Amino acid sequence: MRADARRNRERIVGAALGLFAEHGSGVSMEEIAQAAGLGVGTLYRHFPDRRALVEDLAVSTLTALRDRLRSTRDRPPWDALADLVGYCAGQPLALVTSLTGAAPASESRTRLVGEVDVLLHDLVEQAQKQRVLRGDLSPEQIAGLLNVAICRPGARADDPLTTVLLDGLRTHRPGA
Amino acid sequence: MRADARRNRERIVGAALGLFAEHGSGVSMEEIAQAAGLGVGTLYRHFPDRRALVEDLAVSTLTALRDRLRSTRDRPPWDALADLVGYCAGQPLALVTSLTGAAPASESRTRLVGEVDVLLHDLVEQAQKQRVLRGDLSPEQIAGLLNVAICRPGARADDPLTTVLLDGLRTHRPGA
Amino acid sequence: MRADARRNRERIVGAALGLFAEHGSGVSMEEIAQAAGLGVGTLYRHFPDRRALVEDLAVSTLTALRDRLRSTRDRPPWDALADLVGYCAGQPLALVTSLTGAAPASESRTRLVGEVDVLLHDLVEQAQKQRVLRGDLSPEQIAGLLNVAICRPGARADDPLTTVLLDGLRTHRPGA
Amino acid sequence: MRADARRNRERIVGAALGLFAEHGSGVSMEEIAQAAGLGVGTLYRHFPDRRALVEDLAVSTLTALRDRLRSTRDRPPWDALADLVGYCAGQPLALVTSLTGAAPASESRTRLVGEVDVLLHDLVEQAQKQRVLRGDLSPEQIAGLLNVAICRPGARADDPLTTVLLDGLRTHRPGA
DNA sequence: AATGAATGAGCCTTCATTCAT
DNA sequence: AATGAATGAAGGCTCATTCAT
Repeated sequence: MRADARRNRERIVGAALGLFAEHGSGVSMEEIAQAAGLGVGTLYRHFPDRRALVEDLAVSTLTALRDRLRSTRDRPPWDALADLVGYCAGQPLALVTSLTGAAPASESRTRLVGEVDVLLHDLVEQAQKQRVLRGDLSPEQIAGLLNVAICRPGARADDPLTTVLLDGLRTHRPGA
Repeated sequence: MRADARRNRERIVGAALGLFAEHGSGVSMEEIAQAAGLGVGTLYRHFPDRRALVEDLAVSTLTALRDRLRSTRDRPPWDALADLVGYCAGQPLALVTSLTGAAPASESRTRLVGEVDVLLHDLVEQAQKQRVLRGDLSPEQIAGLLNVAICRPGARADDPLTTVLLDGLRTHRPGA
Repeated sequence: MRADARRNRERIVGAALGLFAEHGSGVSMEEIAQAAGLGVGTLYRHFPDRRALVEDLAVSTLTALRDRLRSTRDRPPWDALADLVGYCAGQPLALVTSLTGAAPASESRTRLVGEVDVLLHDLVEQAQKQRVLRGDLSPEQIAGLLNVAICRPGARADDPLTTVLLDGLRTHRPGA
Repeated sequence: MRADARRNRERIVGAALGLFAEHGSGVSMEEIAQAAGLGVGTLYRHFPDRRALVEDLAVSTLTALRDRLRSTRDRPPWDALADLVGYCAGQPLALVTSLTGAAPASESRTRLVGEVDVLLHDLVEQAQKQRVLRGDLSPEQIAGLLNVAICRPGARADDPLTTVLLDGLRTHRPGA
């Protein structure tokens, strides 16, 4: 039954992602369980409380983001940046931040946020050194800006914001 | 007594704006009333229910936005666009959209949204005709994009997103 | 409406006392509210949560007990002791201790318990000095014993335990 | 396998006794199973539901009490009474009564209660005939009183209540 | 008209019990 | 036969809304 349990856990996560993305953070535990085809009790067996579920979604999302950042570390910085922006826009769980709100982060989440910060910071620094990323914004500002893009609910990969953001971030030669 | 009533109504709206901006959409009616220095009963005398209050905030915000758009109709399109982006980023109530969510809009709101759409559409068309706004995006895409920027909670006028968005929207000459 | 609110509060306390005494500590908030002829919301307006209600019952009971002890301070110690035992057996709320269980006590409750302890201690000491109370038990033991009698649910003033307890506590002359 | 089953059953009963004594009647079936080193399923194989488990504890306790009473039937009544009081105070499961509450008793329990009642009644009658037990209380009152002492949770053999009760029950010669 | 107490539907969570493995 | 995952009824609590004063 280990296999069943794992499938159920995944169904719950999937249902939660979908419902949160579609209807916002107000979705009830009952609705999530129902969407996963399970009873509430099962949901609570997998996640001790609502916060634990949200934390789990946040941690999964941040882990995937960190891994994506790591996987492009050796590519030209602009390519890595473009990949990142596209990747984020494609995430249905851009809303993680909006879900967790001001709640205290778990240790895992805190660590992941730190790792992502470092990776982003390095990426930005390299891109600016190579003059492909505009230099009048601090790494922190750009990171925050990317974060905004990441957290925007309903973002899609083919979103015009992707293009506009990238064009806005790219170094503008004099006269352009 | 009319004056008193008006003052109370304004206090409520102000309190609601402030609390929603600071603590998100989860603020309770009781909290809003208290922040306005009134009892809940008085709040309900002015707004039949929560949706009515939120609608009112939305309508006020949209009205101000429409008026801003109207007021820059005769200026060069790029200036008008820059003004618009800056204005929206400066609005503490960018969150109106997040408050109303998927709820059906009132007649007033529907009308206002339509008016804003037309004004935006015209502005975009003019800017593209003058080649100051990139032309590979449809007016609708740009409107949506602006809407995203408009609705982002916590936006401020000095936000780097403002600059980046504007640079991203501006026409890019060949070689830039 | 202050008067109504007070009456309601009293109704709640009365209903809670009755139900706890009759059906034990498992009674639900809904049942208490219903027995008081009120909705749950009203119960929660008066007591922020279950623990607060139980604490209130405990504090009332302890206050009454302390006042009773104070009121007999100037009477002969054996009379005071007999009054105390009879009083406790007559209390429907002997169950306070069983309700509060191991939960952390409020400041008021802690203070009251301390006051009652001191009063009991003095009473016992005087009674032993006058040789009307058996001396082979420490004041603490006797206090604990009285506490047991106090906390026994369902005790009544005409309970045989009252007589037996008093006779057991009284000094036994040699040969008796 | 019969041996295994018996051991498991005993483990469950032991765990339940310990947990109920230590943490009160609120202990969950899961906790009991875990303390017994078993899964809930196994617990439910031995006891169809919670009430059955509690009933079993009650029946065991009452059986032991009845056997104790039987075993002292031929000793002097006061000795038998003293033994009884001491025995009850030493029982960690004095709480059986608090566990069963007002729930309807099983046939076994009803029968046992009857047997204990008869034994107690006889004992009291003999002791009163011999003038070692105060005669101003009916057998029923004394039985009830003992029951109170029996059912008090947390009682210990060296409890001062034991001494006081016994002294209170003993016949008081004139002048004592 | 203003107030805030009362109401109750609905959410989160627990736990006795059932059932698939 | 043992296990522990799944279930769902029930309890504590919140908050939008109504209503008596």
